[in-house]
Amino acid sequence: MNWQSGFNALETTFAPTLERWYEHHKRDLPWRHTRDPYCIWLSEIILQQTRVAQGKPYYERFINAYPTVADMARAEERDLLRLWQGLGYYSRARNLHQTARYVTHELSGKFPDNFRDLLKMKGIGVYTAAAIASFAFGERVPVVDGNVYRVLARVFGIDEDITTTTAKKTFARLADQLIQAAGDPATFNQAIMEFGAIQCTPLSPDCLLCPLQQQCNAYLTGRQQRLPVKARKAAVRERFFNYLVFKSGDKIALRERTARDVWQNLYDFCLLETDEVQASWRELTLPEPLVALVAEGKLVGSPVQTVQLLSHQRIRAVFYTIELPLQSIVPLPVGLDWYTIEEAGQLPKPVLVTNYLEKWFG
DNA sequence: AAAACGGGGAC
DNA sequence: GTCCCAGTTTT
Repeated sequence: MNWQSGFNALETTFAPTLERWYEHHKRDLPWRHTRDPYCIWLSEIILQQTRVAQGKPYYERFINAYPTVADMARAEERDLLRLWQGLGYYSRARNLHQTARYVTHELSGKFPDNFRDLLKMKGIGVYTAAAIASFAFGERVPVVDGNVYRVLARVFGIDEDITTTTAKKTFARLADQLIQAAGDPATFNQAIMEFGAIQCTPLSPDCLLCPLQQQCNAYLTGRQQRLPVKARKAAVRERFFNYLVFKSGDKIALRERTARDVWQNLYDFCLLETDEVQASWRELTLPEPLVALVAEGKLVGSPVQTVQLLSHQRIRAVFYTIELPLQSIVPLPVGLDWYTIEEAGQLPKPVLVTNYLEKWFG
């Protein structure tokens, strides 16, 4: 099928067909009741690489805490991270905060109203700029997200590897061509994504009830499972985290993660990372600042082991709880500070740490 | 161009 | 286990 050469019937019927499908199948979602760019922006950042079902409660939470961009600009980054806790990709929350302050203080509280200027904001890439530009301002610019890749690859039978730059250009060009035949660009963009999420799903698309069945290249050639083509990801990195959980009275020692690493600006315990699993805490080689501290404490209970799987690394963590005398004369090493359990609850933490605290200190 | 960046849900 | 989710930034 040569979809690249000029206009054909499918290219003109595609958008209207999806828009019609959308009117009957669209879900009732909170961010679909507004054209306020702040609400649209917030919803789009939350939904990056995140399922609607997972993101929706976070959207409600954020809108409730920060009804306007000025409210968000007034908040501390730490509080945004705390609200974001559990959603992952925490740079989204940090960029959210940065952009809220920029819009409030440099742009008089008004979001950029077009694709090109939206693209300049931190955390807003090509997809999100197109989403906000079309949903909030009606600009005729196509969104190309995971749903769109899947729908277009199948309907138009495109077998390019969607992780490559050339393929991204191919899909963007096609989407741009298709949105020209749409009635309302915002509705078309919503429709194609909703269609991908509900009808043209990754594993078992509902081809029997599909309005594009007889036009769909993948259906007609039996390639629904083969499209889109996507290169396999590299194997995940194995990491071994040995956490020393210092405890004294009703306080525990935490530190903020500041390195260019996973969970930046979140809080965890004193961490000794090793390049293989350690049989016991005796095998850990303690850095100088910790020697005296550990010598003064005693290990309580048995080590707690857990595994946290991220998209790009598998973290095997062991927690050693070390009880220190109430009036320890040895100061905590730089970075570590004492927090009550209540204070710790208010700090943003990786799920790994939150789970541990809930189970053993909750 | 490739890697880094979370966590959860569906199969 | 595998795949993928309304992607962006850094290397």
